[in-house]
Amino acid sequence: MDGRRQRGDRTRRAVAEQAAALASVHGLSGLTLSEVAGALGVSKSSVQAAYATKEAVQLAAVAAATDVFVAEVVAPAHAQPEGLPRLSALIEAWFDYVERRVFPGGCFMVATLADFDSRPGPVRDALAASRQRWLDLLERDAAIAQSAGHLPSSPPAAMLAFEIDALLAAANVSRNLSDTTEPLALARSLIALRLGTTADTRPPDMPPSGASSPDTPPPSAPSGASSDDVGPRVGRTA
Amino acid sequence: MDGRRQRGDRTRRAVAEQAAALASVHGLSGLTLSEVAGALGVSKSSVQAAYATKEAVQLAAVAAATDVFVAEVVAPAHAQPEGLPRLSALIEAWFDYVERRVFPGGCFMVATLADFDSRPGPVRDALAASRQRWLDLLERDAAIAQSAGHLPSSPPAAMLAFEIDALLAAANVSRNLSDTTEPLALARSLIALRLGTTADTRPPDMPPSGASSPDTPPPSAPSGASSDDVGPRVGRTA
DNA sequence: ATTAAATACGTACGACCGTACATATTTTAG
DNA sequence: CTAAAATATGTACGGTCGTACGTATTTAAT
Repeated sequence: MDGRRQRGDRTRRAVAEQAAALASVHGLSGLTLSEVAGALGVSKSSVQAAYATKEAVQLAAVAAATDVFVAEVVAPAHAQPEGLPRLSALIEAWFDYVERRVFPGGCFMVATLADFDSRPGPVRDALAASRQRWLDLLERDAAIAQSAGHLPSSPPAAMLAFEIDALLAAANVSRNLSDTTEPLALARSLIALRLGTTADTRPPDMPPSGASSPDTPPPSAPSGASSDDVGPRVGRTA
Repeated sequence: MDGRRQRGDRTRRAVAEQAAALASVHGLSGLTLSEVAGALGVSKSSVQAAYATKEAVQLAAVAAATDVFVAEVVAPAHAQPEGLPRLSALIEAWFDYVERRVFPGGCFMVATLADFDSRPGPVRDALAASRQRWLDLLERDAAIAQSAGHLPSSPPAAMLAFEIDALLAAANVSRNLSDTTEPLALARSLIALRLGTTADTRPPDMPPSGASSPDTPPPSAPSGASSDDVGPRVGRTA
């Protein structure tokens, strides 16, 4: 019962992963069957042979991206014990996953959620479910860390998870806009501040005053406002 | 020297505002000239008579959305004195602007940035510039508040601005996903916590309870100015 | 008044989209 | 071995996209 089905499954997986990679750049609705086929070096008909409709490809992309995310972020962090260590590991793994450009467009969820959040349907539901699982993951370890006394209980775990996710998403967007890893370092600092992982609250472009925080690599340049010559002057006030 | 040019400008403005409204839902790249024309009740050719190319429409939409944002969020907050009062007013005006659905898809920037952040070109540059102006605005008042002693200097103003913007953006996405205003209240609480505007960290089902904070008056000033015809009725699911 | 310019619309064209269908080729099932 | 099923590709079709062009009609300038 293998051989043919196995080959088919391999093709389907390749299609889904390629679709996820492309969607991280252009969004899930900007996805194109020809694009996926071209990137894989196969014909458009082959993609349609694997998945009947475009929506099926989108759903498969969401599933594949979730798998990648679990493998690259969630699983590594599970080497750490529950609570604050695992929470910190999750966050660090996320930064690593974005910095390594596991998806060419950065974080798959960030790129696709804003695209589909106002478009009802199965794809949005799948995205929302995947995002919720991620938030639950953060919240769980935050709650454990709180009841272990490793984190102040002042912002409830759910709020903490929301905030961490917000900072990660914003860092992803800023990084894509500026093509610099500086926003990632900025978000890292803010999260560390929130978690009390570091005592130092200086901006990431200044050398740490004391002898603390060994894990903040120098982020090259101090963001000299690279965007001062905006070509087409749509000029408006302020 | 008016009459014809005036009529043309009115048409162009209408096209740009409608395009901005639609883009807040489907994104700027998902925009369609036929869609804009249909929503305005004119022919597709009329839209092209107003703007030569689609990219011009996108740029006009960014400019129009920026104008709306300035009128609905920035201008009202300027009734408050610089520093913490104005910063709080900016944030409150933003929540109000999203809650009132000035744009049918919520915040225009959030919907369009994730869509275009990996797509080089004039549109991305315009979006990035507009976003940077917003961040600068937040940072400026945060810095003033800090040097006035109204805010702790612990996270530098730039980081504070980044965090506030991140929470707002995440709130917008969550709101669109869940179609509930609860995420907005959540982000409100987190920001209030960060700013020290409130002393309690309870879940956000209540507005600031007591009479303890006298410096956050409702910034929903009329702002007079022009039309609010920016975008009722967008209907239509693709 | 005549000429020039801009608006508003219709029509048309090429390109690409998603999908349906026909078809070899291979693999499983009976 | 034969029949059924699935993969991989080619081809074709309707639809929509962005754009180009033609053309009345209105306004501005001479």
